[in-house]
Amino acid sequence: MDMKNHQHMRLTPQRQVILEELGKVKSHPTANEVYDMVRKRLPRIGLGTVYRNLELMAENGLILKLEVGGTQKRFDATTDLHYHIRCTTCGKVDDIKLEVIPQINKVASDSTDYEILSHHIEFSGICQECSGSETYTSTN
Amino acid sequence: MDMKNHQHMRLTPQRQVILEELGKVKSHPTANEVYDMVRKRLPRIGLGTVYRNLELMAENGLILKLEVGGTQKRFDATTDLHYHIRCTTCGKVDDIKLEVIPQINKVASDSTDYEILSHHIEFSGICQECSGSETYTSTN
DNA sequence: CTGCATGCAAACCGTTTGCATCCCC
DNA sequence: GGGGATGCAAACGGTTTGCATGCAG
Repeated sequence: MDMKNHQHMRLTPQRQVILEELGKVKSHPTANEVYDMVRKRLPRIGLGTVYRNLELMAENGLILKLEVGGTQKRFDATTDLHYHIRCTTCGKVDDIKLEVIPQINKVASDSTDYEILSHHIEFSGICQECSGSETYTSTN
Repeated sequence: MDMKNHQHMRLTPQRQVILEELGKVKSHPTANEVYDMVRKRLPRIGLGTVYRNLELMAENGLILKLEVGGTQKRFDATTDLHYHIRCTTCGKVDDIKLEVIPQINKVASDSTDYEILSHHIEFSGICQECSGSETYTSTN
């Protein structure tokens, strides 16, 4: 029985619901927002459980823990590398459909003595709701 | 020189020392680290004063508040746009000498309905100190 | 005299943790 | 029965805030 780097995770009801609810939304909810979504189906779930499991799932690559600005951590059911944009007014975070630039890591390697592991681009801007001009209906 | 969009800020001794100390270091200290530096010269300064003034100076463009990952806010006396790299082990943040890509904002504009204001690239990696020592424990 | 700035401490918010209990293997 | 998972609440770390005092204009 050889263990891999990937540890087993029992699929408890709590974990299942967290995963499902996170997968339902296109937003990038904070732990507390996930807690609220999950609590509708599991009213007795604890906040600590949500935090513990989000952390655990992120370690196991099931979800993505976003390292974006702002005070709170955010989570994403889409695990492939993509960039984000954050509204400076309401703090909302959206995906931005921009091609990932893989070679940027290599370029940056020449400019630092860090061993570069990854990169992330975060745009800042104002979302349509906050700009007040809703000329056409946003998908969010 | 008269009433601009830039509001007046009295240059109190506390503010002067905060600015000076922040300008001395090439790192990107957290508010608490600034507090420690400043306290050596102004032992009775309050943490709240440091927080209030860092925030105020950032609003006035005197310094930069870094919107990087991690839990704590960091501050930078260099206000022109540049990218950063963060050590995933010890949390340290350094500048990375990489040419800023201004046209990326324009490209991104076509992919979102946000009004894009700026962007920031944050690399993640392992700094030289940490790549040597395995069992390094961070205080950040 | 008036108002902004400060020091201090308490409040606050997001997150983590200790612990008793529960449940699956 | 044993080890992980849970609910709960207390603790924690970083940041903000209320308030009385201080000081510059």
